[in-house]
Amino acid sequence: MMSITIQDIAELAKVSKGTVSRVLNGGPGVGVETRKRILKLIDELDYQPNASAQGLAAKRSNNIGVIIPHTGGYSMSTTYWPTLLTAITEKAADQDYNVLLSTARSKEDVDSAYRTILKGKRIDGLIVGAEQFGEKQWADLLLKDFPFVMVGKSMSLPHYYVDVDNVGGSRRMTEHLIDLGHQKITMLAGPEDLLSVRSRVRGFKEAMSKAHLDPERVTYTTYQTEDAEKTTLQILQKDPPTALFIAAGDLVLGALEAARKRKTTIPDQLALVSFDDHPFYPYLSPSITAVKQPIHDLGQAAVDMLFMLMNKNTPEKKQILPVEIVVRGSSKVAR
Amino acid sequence: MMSITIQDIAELAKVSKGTVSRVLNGGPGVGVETRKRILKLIDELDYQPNASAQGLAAKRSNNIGVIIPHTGGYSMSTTYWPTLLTAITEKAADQDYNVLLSTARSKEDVDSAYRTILKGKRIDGLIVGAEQFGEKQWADLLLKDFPFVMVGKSMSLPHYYVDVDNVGGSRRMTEHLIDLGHQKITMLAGPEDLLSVRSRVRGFKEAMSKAHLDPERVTYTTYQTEDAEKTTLQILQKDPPTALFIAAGDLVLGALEAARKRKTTIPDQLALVSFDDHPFYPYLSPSITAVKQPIHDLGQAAVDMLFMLMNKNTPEKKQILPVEIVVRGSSKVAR
DNA sequence: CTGAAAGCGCTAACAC
DNA sequence: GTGTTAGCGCTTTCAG
Repeated sequence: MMSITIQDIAELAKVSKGTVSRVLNGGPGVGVETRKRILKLIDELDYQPNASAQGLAAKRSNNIGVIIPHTGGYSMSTTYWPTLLTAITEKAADQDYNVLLSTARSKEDVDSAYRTILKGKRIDGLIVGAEQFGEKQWADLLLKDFPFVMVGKSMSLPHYYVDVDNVGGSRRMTEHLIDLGHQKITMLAGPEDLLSVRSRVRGFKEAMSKAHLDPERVTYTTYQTEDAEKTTLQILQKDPPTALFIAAGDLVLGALEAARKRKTTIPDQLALVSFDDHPFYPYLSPSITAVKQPIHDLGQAAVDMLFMLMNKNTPEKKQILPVEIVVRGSSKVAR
Repeated sequence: MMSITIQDIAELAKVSKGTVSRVLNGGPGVGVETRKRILKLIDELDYQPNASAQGLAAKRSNNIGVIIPHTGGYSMSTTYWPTLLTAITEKAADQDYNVLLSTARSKEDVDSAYRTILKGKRIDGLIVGAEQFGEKQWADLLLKDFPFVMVGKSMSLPHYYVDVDNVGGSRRMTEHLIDLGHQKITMLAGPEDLLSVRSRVRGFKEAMSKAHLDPERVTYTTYQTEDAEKTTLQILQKDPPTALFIAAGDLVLGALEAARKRKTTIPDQLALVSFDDHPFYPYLSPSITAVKQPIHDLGQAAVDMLFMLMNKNTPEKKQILPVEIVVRGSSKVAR
């Protein structure tokens, strides 16, 4: 049951392991006839070099690591991470790289996740969500000059990153609501400590201020559906707006439930829009107006950037992708 | 910038590499004092053994592979694969295993995906969707006695697998519709060549026959949303049922769109139920009645089974998990 | 253009 | 209990 090795190929081709290794790595300095003969053998015997041996000798794994949050239901009401992961995996495959996945249930977990995977030299580069990352790991990576890119900007951890235009998208969506005639617009935002949240809040405030409307109508909540619901309920009770801008897809289900419980009709009594689109939005009643993020492109951009770093090239420090406003039934003219 | 190696630890602890290796692997035959000293050093220096070296010497990678379909939008209207992947990754992490992801855009792609990952000895075991698998790979794995488990039963490729109770779930959901008084019930099913589809059709037919209703009201379609829509449109035109049983989550969006275009009201003119639940179903209007699969448990079961195989134990040949009927607003009494 | 040989960092006998 | 040593399968100088 022994696997076939480079030695076997070498013997059959009547050359040395070194020569086989050269053709394996597409290196120069092999006669065209010899190369052809070896290639044929490799193909016939369906030979695949042992990754561990290659990794050990060449000091690379041909894997890139991805650390994403796997916190229960969190990721599931949103297609963000699955889509991103798909894009990353596909793009990596183009360069013969596989994706090594690491789960991170909690912030603390990131550290152990990240350690084995990285320090064990299982990966040659890393893509990590800015919000799943701690200062300790970041400093460590930087120190050892390990190639990594962050998905999403981090304020405290400056590094190469890809992101969508949170501020601009948020501003434009707010303007959309203002154009519709809304004056009392409230933003339901995620946790205030996240930069993505702050950026979206900023876009909101910019648009509101410019229109001479109250820019302080922002309420923060966690990404738990129950919290989102509770917070929305409070908003609707205390000082009901005519339009609600939900700053993240993770909050939509909670907000919808709150609206339902209050018997608030959308869009008549309340216009409702969301940051982050979802395949189901067109099918909800009413269909949901949303800021659509180019998630797939984002994943690809992250991989592109990572490979540049891995190849010691110098990519742009950041890449910001534009978003799109998709107007649907949930946003309509204010009463 | 050299990493620290087992040799460094050995020298500092004034022992040999062998001893360090023993404590690394939790092996016996190390003095309690010595072990403590080495452990302390490992911790202090934050040493992690080089995975490639370990893999090469011990002939294992500490990775398991997962091959899932990554065909564009397909997976995104369903939480099936993301949830499964999460469960797998978490459960694998418990055993210090990482997940190596392989993308498969098409059936042909599976082969290349599977080859590098597997023949390169990057993984010690494999979890693969039954429907993403070819006879060639299957035979190859079997031949070399490589541990793998399939998610979903395959008719042509008998092997260890985990699955949900497709037949039973489908039967019970059909009975639910019958109990509601429906007599003209149509099943919108996925591609007929998939065993999961056939099983769901079987459950449907069993229930229909038992109730002396027409069991042949089954229409097959592909998992493309447009096809699902077109097919549903035809169903609604030709011979409209009072209840539509959508046999897979991937078809729901298309069916809903068709109903909307025909101005068919749910559930009044048409009861609509689905196999496979989704976080959005409770929030659609009406909320969608569904067969809820224990996807997370399914992933865990797959990992459990795989580890048993990897450890040369003999698990049950299959593990079938029960499903749950979640009744919501889209299914109500027939007119 | 090709061969020979020295490792890469670890594990697993086998000694003592 | 602990040290020694022979590889694991590959890459990469260095010769020739």
